[in-house]
Amino acid sequence: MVTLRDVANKAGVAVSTASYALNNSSKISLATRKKVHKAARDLGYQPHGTARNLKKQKTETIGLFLNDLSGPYYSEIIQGVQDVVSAHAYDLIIGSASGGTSSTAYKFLLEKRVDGAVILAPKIKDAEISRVAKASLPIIVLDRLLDSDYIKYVLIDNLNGAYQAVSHLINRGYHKIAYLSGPEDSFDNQERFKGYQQALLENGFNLIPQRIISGNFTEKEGYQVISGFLAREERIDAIFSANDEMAIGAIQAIREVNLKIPDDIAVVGFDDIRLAAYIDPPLTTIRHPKYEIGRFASHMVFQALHGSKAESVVLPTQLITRQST
Amino acid sequence: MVTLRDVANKAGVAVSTASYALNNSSKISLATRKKVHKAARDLGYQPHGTARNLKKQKTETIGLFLNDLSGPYYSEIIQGVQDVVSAHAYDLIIGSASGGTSSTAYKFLLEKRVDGAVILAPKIKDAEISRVAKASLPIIVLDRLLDSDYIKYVLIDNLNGAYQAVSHLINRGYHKIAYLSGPEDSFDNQERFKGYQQALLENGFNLIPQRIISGNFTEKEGYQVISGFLAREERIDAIFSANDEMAIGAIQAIREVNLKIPDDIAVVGFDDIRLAAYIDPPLTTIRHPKYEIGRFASHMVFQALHGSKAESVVLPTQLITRQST
DNA sequence: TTAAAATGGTGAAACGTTTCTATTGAAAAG
DNA sequence: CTTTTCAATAGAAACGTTTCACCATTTTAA
Repeated sequence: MVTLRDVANKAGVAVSTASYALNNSSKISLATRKKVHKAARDLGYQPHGTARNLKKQKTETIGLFLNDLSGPYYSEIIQGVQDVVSAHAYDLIIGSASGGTSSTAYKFLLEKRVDGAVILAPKIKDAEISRVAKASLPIIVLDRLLDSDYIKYVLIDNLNGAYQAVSHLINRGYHKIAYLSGPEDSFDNQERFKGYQQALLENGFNLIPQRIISGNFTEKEGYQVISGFLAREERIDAIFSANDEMAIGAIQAIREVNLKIPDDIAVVGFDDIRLAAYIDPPLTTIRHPKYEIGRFASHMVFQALHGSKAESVVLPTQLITRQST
Repeated sequence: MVTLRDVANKAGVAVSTASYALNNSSKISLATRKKVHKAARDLGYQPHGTARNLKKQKTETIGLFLNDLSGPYYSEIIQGVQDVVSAHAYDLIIGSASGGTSSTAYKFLLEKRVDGAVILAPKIKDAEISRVAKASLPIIVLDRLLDSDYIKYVLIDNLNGAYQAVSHLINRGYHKIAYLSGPEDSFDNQERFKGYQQALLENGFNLIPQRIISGNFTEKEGYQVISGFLAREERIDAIFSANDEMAIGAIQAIREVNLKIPDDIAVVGFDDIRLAAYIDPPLTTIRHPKYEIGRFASHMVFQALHGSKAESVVLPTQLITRQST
């Protein structure tokens, strides 16, 4: 490996001079600067990022840590983050947060291998995030309400979105509305459930426990639990699903028992993933500004990094009406 | 920041002893090991990853560098890579390769901030990959035919897949088959075109230049160029699209002019992305083992890292017949 | 008993940079 | 002419680890 020392030797200068020269410091005369650059080029010198990071005590890298790295849902958020990070001439790395304290996410945060982070990974505990966040490592969370000096959140208005969705169903004349739930411990799910509840109560309906169907945000689970539900339970005329994935599974289950959507059962989802517009029938859902979430979050990382206080923010949602209702 | 030195002081041992102790070396007695661990815990000590990486001259991190970080296409590959990397107790980071030599991908490779890499990013030139690959940084490419000591490829049998697709159309009685092309400089596209060509010729048809429609792998472009084509050109009865995204755009264009799929025009895509099964009509396409590609590639990285010769490999494709043909 | 080996620990160098402080020689000021 | 300033370069410390080479003890073997 060719190091700065080699370059310095070849150019016949001290290693400090070589360093300044390569960084184009005005302390070094143009002549020697040229000389050093030439030596570096000739030797194929490449600075060692790790060494520089150690000395400078920063990495100029922002981490985006996600629950799992697949999932179509994330694409747009990633794009938003990437655009802002690039604009600041920083690097973005995406890492997995599955695996708890042995995850890449956790390690990179702990070992200070990023200068800031955006986290969308319910698996990482609040306490752990609080522990690692500091002035030199600000963190923006996208999946929980956590706010301190070095931690801010960017959320969407889950409650209101769900409220819109269920109100929409009620306005269309659907009165027996089931809630297809995500995991109990999901913050998003909890808020969406509150919105469901609130819309029902404000319109004079009761919350009927049998109509709360628990799922886990996956299409497969959506299909299975709705299949089971339709076979067993009293009739319903609409389903509000806590996300689109499960809604898609639900639609399959409904069609399999020859019920018509939206005539027999209406379905509304949440997220407006790409698939929602393409399935049959196209899915009514709640859209949220994923790209903007990414932009906001990463902006806030840089704000914090530059010492100005960022404020947590909640972004609005929008009802997208399609043929499933 | 609390360093190893602080821990050593608190525990009343030398910093070297503290290091050995924390790494559970048997050189250190159990008693002092406990003592050091306790001190570390009390102080909230966290090892500094960058410092360790510098000293050990490795990062235990594998990079996966993609063209753009969105795109549903990548999900499964990512999953395959992640699984293998985790199994080796390494970390995976995903970075963007857009932006050429100022991209995260390029910087991380150059600055030796990963120990190995999987690259799916046509934007990075062959020469640049060759330049950075070395024994201590083996690279697997997924988008080109590049093979040297430290560079191997994992590809799918694009040519044969395309051949299958077009043969399938011919067998079903479609004889006027257009090719909806990707970018000219895409390796995948070139191979797929060869397969199209070969299938036509072997079945006694000519290659008709007017039927080669150039696109850029995006849905939007697929829609636009096929709309234009249908308005202008002689009739065709089938389209073989170089990927599913464009096929989906094409389907929209076809339906807009009230042609029936597959009766008037059949469509077959390539990739078998998730959407392919859900659109109307479901898309006949060529499936390739995306998860396996990821697994193979990352396995090969570790093989190389452990000093054994990995062999480049080409994985087979499979025709998935749906209602669009 | 004494030499050899094992045990537990320490000091210092090293990884490849950046950057603070010194040193030199020459130009500017008195 | 001196003295002061300045420009250009060099030296050395530092970032936080790991690990080599070494030094005491103590244990084991002869």
